[in-house]
Amino acid sequence: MINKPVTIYDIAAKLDLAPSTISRGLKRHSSVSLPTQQRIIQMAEKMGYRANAFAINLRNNKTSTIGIIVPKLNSYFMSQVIAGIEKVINSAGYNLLISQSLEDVGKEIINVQTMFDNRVAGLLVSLAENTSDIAHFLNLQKRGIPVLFFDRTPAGSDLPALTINNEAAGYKVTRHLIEQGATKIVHITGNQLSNVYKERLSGYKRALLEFKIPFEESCVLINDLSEEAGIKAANTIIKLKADGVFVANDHCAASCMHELKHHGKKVPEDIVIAGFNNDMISRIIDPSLTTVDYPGLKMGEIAAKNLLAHIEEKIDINLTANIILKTPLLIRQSSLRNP
Amino acid sequence: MINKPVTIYDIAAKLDLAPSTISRGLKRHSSVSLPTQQRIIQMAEKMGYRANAFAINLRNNKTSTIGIIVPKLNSYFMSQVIAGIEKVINSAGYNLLISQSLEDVGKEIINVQTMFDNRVAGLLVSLAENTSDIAHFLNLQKRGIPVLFFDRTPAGSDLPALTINNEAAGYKVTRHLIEQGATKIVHITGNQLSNVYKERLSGYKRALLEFKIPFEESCVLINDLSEEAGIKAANTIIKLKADGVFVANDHCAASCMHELKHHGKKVPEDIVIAGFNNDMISRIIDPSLTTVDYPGLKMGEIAAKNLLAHIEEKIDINLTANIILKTPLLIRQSSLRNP
DNA sequence: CAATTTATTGCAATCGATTGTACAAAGATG
DNA sequence: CATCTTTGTACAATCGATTGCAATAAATTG
Repeated sequence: MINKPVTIYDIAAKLDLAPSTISRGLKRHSSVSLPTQQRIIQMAEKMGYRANAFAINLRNNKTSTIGIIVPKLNSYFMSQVIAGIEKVINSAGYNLLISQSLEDVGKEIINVQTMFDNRVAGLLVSLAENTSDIAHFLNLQKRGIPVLFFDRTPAGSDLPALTINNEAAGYKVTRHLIEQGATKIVHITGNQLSNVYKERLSGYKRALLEFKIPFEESCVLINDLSEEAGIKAANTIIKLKADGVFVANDHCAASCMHELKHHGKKVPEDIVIAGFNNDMISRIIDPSLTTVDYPGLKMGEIAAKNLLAHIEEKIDINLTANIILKTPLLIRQSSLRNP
Repeated sequence: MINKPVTIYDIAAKLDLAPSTISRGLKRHSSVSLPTQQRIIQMAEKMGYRANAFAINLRNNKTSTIGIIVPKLNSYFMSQVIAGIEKVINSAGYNLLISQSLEDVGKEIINVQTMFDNRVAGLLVSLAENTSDIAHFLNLQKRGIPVLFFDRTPAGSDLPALTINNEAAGYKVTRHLIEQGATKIVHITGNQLSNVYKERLSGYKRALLEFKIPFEESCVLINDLSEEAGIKAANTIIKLKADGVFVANDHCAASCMHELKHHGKKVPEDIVIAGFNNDMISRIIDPSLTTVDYPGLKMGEIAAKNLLAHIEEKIDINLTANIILKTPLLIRQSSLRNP
C-alpha cells in the first residue's frame, strides 16, 4: 500500500485551522499563539508531516543545495575535499549535489546547466583539465549564484578561487631533490592547460635556474598521471639516466618508483623521488614517498565555509580575495640520502 | 546586474500565445501545429529559457534524481561504484544526490529523511556498519520509492540487494593461504554487524574447518580496518606467531604488511598475506598484495541499471532476485611461496 | 450552404508552502 | 460605554509548469 504525503492542508483540516496558520505555527512565528503552536507541532509530528521541498523551493526560488563539479571522484584527495565540504554544509542544513566532468569540458558545461536547473544555492568547482574558456560559469554569476573554484582554477581570471601555491610547492620539491644531490631531474606532470600542473612546472624551472642546472625539455613528461603512465615514465627515466624524479601526484609517483625498483634502481641511492598530495599510498609504500601535504579535508572545509558565507550573508563573492593554503613538504625515505 | 529566469509566461507574452501552448509546444505535443512548435522552440532558445525543475517536480510529485547513501566516500572502491552509477544514470537523464552516513546509523536516518524530502526517484544504499534495524528505509518503500542495497546489505531481510559472495571469497582466500603453507592465520576484519565482514569470517572459518585447523578466537582481530589499525594488528600478529594474515580490506592489509616488514618479517617467506578489494595500492606495494577483485565500477553500473529499470518500468523492486557478483581471487607476491 | 468533424489554441484548476493584508475578538483606555 | 490597541487567525495571491476540458477556427461532408 502506498501512502501519500501529509500536507499542511491535511493538518489544517484536522485542527480546523487555516493552512497559513499551520505554516506559521510550524516555524514558531510569533503571530501564532503558543498553545496553537503546540497543537500544530504535535499534530504534524503525529501525522508524519514532511515539508515538500519543491513547493518551498518554488516559492522561494532557491534551494538549500550546494553543487559541486569535480574532474573525477576516484582520488583520495577529492574524497577528502568532499568529506570536508559535506561536514560544513550539512551542519548548516544544506545538501550536496555532486557530479564529475570526467576531465571533459563538454560534460562540464552540461553539469553546470544541470546545477542551474536545480537552482543550487552555490557552486564549488574544480575544473576539467582541458577547460580554458569559462564562459559557462558566467551565467550563474549573472543569476546571482556564487561560484567558487578550488584546486583547478581558471587561469588569468579574477573569479574567486581557493588554491595552494603550486609554484612555490614545485620549487620546494625540486630544490629539496637538488639539495639531496640530484643533478638531472625528470618532472612528470599533467595537462598544461591546468593551472596546477603549469605552476608546478614553473616552480621546478625556477629551482633549476637558481641552482644553475640547465632546463631540458626532454626531462618534462606530460601524461595523465595514471598508474600506467608511471610505469611508462620509469622506462624513459632510465633511458635519460636521470637521478631525480618529481611527479605531480602520488599514485603516479608510486607506480613509477615501483617500476624503477623493478629495473634494479635503488631509491633513494640511485634516484631520489618525490610525489605530490600526501595520499595514503605515500606512507605505505617502501621507501615511503617524499611528498607535498595537500590538505584536502581542510580545503573542502574552507571552500564550503566561504561559499556559505556568501550565500547567507549575500556578500558579493567576486569581492573575495583569493585564498591560498599552505602546503608543507613532507620529507621521507624516497628522497633522503644524507640523514 | 542580475537577470531573472525566463518562464513559459514570458515566452507566451512574446509570441502572444497561451502558456499552456508553450508548455505543449516545447514538448512537441501533437496538438500544437508544427509551425507554432517551431516558433516556440526558437523563441525559447533565443530567450535562454530553462524549465524550472521545482515547478515540474511539484506538479509531478517526483524527480529525476537518484539518491545514494554510503558509509564513506574516501575509498577507491566507493569512488568506483559512484563512477559506475553516474555513468548509467546520467545518460538516462538523472542526477545524483550523494551523502555519507560516516558509519553512523543516526546520520543514516537523517540522510534517508533528506532523500525523501527531495523526493528522490530511487535510492541506492550501502549501510553504515552499525545499522541493524532498517525501519527507516521502509517508509520509502511505502511511498513507492524503490530502494536497492549494495555491498553492505541488511542481514536477514528480503529487500533487494546487490552483493558479492563474501563467504565464498573469504573461503577462497583462506584456503589459498593454507595451501601456501600457512598454519596459523590471523583474520583482521570489521564490525560484525556488517554482513560483509561477518560472511568473510564465516568463509574463513569454513576453510579452517575443512583443513582441520583449529579455530582460535584470538586470531580474529576486529577493528575499523584503518591504516592505524593495520599497524596495531601487526604487533599482535607477531605476538601470536601467526604465519598467515587475511585482512578484509587492502589499505589495512598494506599498512599491516608494511609494519610487519618493519619488524623484520619477510613476506611471503615468514608470513603470507592477503587483502580484499583490489585497490590501486595492492598493485603498487612491495610485495604486491594478493587480494580479491571487487569490481566497484561494475557494481555501480549494475545497481544503477536495476534501480532505473524499476523506476521507469514500475516493476515492484521487491520482486527482484538478489544479485551476486563474481569476485576472482588475484594471487600476487604477498602470498606466493611456491611458484 | 448548412452541418459536422477536425485541428489548434486558450482557460482555469492544480501541485504545497509562503506571506502581505484583512478581519474579528479580546483587552486597554478615556 | 465607545474607541483604540493588541492578538490571533483567515483569505487570497503567488511561485512555474501541467493538463482536462472548453472554445474557436478551419476543413470536410452531405
